Amino acid sequence: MMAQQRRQGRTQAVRDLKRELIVEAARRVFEAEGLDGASLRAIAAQAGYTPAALYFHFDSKEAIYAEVLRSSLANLSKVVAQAVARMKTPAGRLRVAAMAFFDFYARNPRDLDLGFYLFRGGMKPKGLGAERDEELNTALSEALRPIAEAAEALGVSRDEAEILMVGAFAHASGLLLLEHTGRIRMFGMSAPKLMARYVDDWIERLEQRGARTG
Amino acid sequence: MMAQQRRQGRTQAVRDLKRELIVEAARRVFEAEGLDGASLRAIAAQAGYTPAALYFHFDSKEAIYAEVLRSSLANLSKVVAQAVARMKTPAGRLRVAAMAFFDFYARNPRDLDLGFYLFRGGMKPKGLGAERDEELNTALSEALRPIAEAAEALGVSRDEAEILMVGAFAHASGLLLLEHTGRIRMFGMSAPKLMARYVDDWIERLEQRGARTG
Amino acid sequence: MMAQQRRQGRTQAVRDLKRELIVEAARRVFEAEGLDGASLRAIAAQAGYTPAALYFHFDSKEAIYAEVLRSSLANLSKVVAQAVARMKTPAGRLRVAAMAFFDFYARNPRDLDLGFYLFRGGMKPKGLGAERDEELNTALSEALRPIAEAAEALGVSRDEAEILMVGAFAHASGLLLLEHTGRIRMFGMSAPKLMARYVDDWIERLEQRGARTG
Amino acid sequence: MMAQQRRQGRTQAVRDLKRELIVEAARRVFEAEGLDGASLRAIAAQAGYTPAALYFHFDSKEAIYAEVLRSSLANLSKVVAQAVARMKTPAGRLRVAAMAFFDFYARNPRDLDLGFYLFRGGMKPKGLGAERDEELNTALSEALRPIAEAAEALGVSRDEAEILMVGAFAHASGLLLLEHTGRIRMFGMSAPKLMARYVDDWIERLEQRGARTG
DNA sequence: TATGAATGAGTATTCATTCAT
DNA sequence: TATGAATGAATACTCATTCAT
Repeated sequence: MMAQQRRQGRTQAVRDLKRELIVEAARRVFEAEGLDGASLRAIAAQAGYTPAALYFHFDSKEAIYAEVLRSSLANLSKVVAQAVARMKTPAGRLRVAAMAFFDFYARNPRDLDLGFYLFRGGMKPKGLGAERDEELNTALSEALRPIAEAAEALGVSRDEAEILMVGAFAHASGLLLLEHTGRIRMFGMSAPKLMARYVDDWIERLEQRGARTG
Repeated sequence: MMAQQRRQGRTQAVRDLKRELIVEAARRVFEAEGLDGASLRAIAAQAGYTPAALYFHFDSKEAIYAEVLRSSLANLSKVVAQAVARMKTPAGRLRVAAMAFFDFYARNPRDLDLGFYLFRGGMKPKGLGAERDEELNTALSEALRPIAEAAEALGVSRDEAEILMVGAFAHASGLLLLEHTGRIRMFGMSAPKLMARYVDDWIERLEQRGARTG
Repeated sequence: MMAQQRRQGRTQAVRDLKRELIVEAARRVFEAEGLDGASLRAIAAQAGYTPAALYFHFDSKEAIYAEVLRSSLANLSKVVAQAVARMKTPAGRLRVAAMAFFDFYARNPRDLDLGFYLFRGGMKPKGLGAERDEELNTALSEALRPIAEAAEALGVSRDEAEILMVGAFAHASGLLLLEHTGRIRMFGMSAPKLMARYVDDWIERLEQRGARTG
Repeated sequence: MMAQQRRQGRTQAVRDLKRELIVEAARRVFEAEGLDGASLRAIAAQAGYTPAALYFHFDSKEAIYAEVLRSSLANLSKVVAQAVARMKTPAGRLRVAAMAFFDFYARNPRDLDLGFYLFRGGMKPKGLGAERDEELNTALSEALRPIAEAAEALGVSRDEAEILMVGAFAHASGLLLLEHTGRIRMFGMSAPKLMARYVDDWIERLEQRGARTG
């Protein structure tokens, strides 16, 4: 009985490993070719499989995409959390959380594409399905959460902290989008610097307000 | 000789008119079907042409896209300029310029898609080409210019005004992107309100600084 | 030795039971999805098996089809026999036998599809094989037999009775085919009524002849 | 102007010729491989085209099928009409009309398959479309019409003549189906003879009735 | 300037079957 | 006996582009 359990466990582990290899292959294709080039054939070839074989492991192409995105978001969460853990002051945590978020996507621009591609849920017939959308949403929220928490620790209300968080998310996304399309360079600026400036302005204001009200 | 010139002029005018009709058709297709649905066939059909015929007027599908984007940017410039012209105070001009920019794309989300699709130039073999990129850049800059000018009128340096302008551009883009993909709604927020808040925060800070230094 | 036999017997019984369950599942799939939808995967899923598992019980997809057809024909035989048993006069038996045949397929049109699909044997490399074809033929003959027997009882020769039987078979098949493809409706007619008329015409003629010769 | 008309006429003729060549190729594929083997690729290959090229001439695979069927039905009509024209008496016309119908499909069994495949209209999403279905229906009706006309000439009511016509259609279809699937041979019979017998029985009855009532 | 015709590469997905475990 | 995994061939159809006319 225990032997069977052990075998089942190992079988499951092999299964998961193969899935992971496929997801890894998909990630490599994304990185090299972008979303447009990430056809099922290309992913299968990169993974050393026949296209049909992938359907044993995933229900559809979009399901593979979703898995890539999920692991990307998990990575992002981890990176942000680690950065925050190193800081003692709320202001420091706010700064590094936002910058870690930004830097992650600055380093992995395709991951941002992927997220935005998949998050167009609802319009597409095969758009993830509600449960997977929910799951990915949660993962994204978790990655951003430290920003709101740090803001609260700096003394703003929960609502305002959320607004700040979403604002940072939007600003980072916008800057990365502009960077990605060469618009930032064209204005002779630097996206990371602009992001840092955005965050610092916020912190400055929060500290001023703290000084006034404290 | 003059007769020939006249004929050439008229020929050229007819040519331009036909181009314009095609671009108009393409715009309609974009609006109705989005980027994915805007195949050359669809555009040709909408314009009342055969696909092959479009190649007499444009070098490629992307060239048509570029023309649509150009006219979109021209429209944007006009809208922003008109909004600014109605305001007397620098603060008012800053506010309406940024909001006009945002509102334009909030109302025409396909135009934003198009811009970002085309501005991925450089990596793609058929990505606009340098001279067309330059031209579109200029159009975009002009649309944003009023924001910087208003900021300067509020007393900040030219460099800082430019930074503010690019920041507003990025923030608007990010918010629209998030809105477009349903992320804003998911956080229970409103993109226009967040944009207004972003602009108002800036203006408040600039006026405070003005009060201090003035 | 006897214990071994008993075990073999039970093993065989279990085997047959499992086969029967698969055939039942296949029948359900046929009924719900028709021939096109009756893929091996679908049948396996309906039976609670993996596709590969079915190959331990049947040589091929067609072999499963054949088994479904065999049980369908057995059913048909039973239905016809029961109908005939209730009638006392030869004319009555002729009528109900033919109509029972017709009604069976009118109620189970998929079974007719299946029969015609499988009976295209000979050209296809995997077409049943001769022995299975023979077996199904016999089952079909048995189902039709009561028609010929009733005709003979009405006084016609054995040869003519056979001809009448095959004619009724053909007429029923043709009507059902036309019904199935909407041609009967298109001519504003009713397949069951046409079948009844066909049978009644025969009986009338047989009785006239009987009166003359008797 | 006339030259242009002439050119247009020729262009149209070339166009029709090419369509006809494709239809011919499709017919050959049908004959050799049956419905299942008549994939778009196969038809294209047989016609000496790329699959994509066929889409310039036809909207879909089913549209090609429909064209093959249409020409088949036109042929059928012609064959039946010619046979009828040669006969002077109503009885002769009835006999040859029914037998010509039967013989046509006995010689071209794939054409029957095709008809029944396409006439499943309504259930399929791409099932011909109502107007094409209508057109094919009319062609079929026309082919059968001489049977009803001859029956009327033999003195039966229009309604009964229609019933006879549909009955002959059904009987022929059924016999051909059984022949096609080897069931006739299995009973040691001959489909043409059975068909002839069916028709002759009818004629005999009609003439008897005529004698009585006349 | 415009068309009809054609291409070749591409798309995701389904299928029956096989095989090592 | 049963499974998970994999294959190779097949499916209809779409795309941007080219070219002779």
